[in-house]
Amino acid sequence: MENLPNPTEAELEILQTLWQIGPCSVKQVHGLLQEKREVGYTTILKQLQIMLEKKLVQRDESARIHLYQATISEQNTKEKLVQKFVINTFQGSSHQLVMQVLGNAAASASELEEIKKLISQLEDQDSNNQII
Amino acid sequence: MENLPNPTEAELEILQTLWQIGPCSVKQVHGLLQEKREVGYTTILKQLQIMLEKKLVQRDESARIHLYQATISEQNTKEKLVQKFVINTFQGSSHQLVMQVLGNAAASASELEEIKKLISQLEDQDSNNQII
DNA sequence: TTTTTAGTACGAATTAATTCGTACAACATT
DNA sequence: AATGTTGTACGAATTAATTCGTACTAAAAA
Repeated sequence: MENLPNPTEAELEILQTLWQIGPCSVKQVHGLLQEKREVGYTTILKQLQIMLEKKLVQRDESARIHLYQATISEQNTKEKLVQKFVINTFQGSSHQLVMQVLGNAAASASELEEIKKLISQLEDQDSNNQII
Repeated sequence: MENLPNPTEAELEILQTLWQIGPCSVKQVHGLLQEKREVGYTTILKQLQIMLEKKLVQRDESARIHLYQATISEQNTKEKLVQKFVINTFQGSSHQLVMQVLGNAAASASELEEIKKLISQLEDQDSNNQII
């Protein structure tokens, strides 16, 4: 079904805003990104046009002001990006990545709780699998 | 002390072999990478020369066959790469990254154990910090 | 209807990453 | 000494990402 190129860094930045606020105009995207860094209007426009060619976004041209929206899901995209990153940086060991991040990134107590909860769930699944 | 550019993808691939086997010749690096993918000898040579300019590696020129070694540590480099990745992809939330990876990457029971152990340690540290 | 405004289209410059061919140098072999 | 072998140096092509200026178009305002 889906086999599109991974978004580049600048493309991802744009996708994040599309995911966040849904279909929107160039002006809206530009407005939001402008808050974070200096960037020209036509830069964003051009990026969206390129992303359209790559089918990373689709657009509604029915009105004069085109509305763009992501064609790829946030979840799926990030999964692929993580996968690639893990291969490049940790030679495929996602476990190593997790250890790195946890050891490094002073997680709050509540975040640690959440992670523990997830691990418990995973372990339950595992034991189920083993029984079956 | 250290303020070097992050390694690119191809550079990281080379660094991984330098970290793994220590100081070595172009021929050695090329030999190992060649096992994974087709790549020319002078490509690796040139990369190492570029990396030398960037000070990502240093070399011993005392012999005719130059020996290269990484100037940046594996740990520190990966920390920076992870940090950048988390910012780009998860808007700085490393917690989100961990949840992603764990939810996704069918970790083995022993790996989950290891992660739990680390979390316990972190929690102990946290409570200490609170007491102090 | 003329003019201004607000949008899209498109070409092109810039920069960085990656790759490899060719030239040159030093050492080893005959 | 002549020749071959094995290394380094360096220029340059290619490709992709990023950026933005200029031209054009349609709608709105005067």
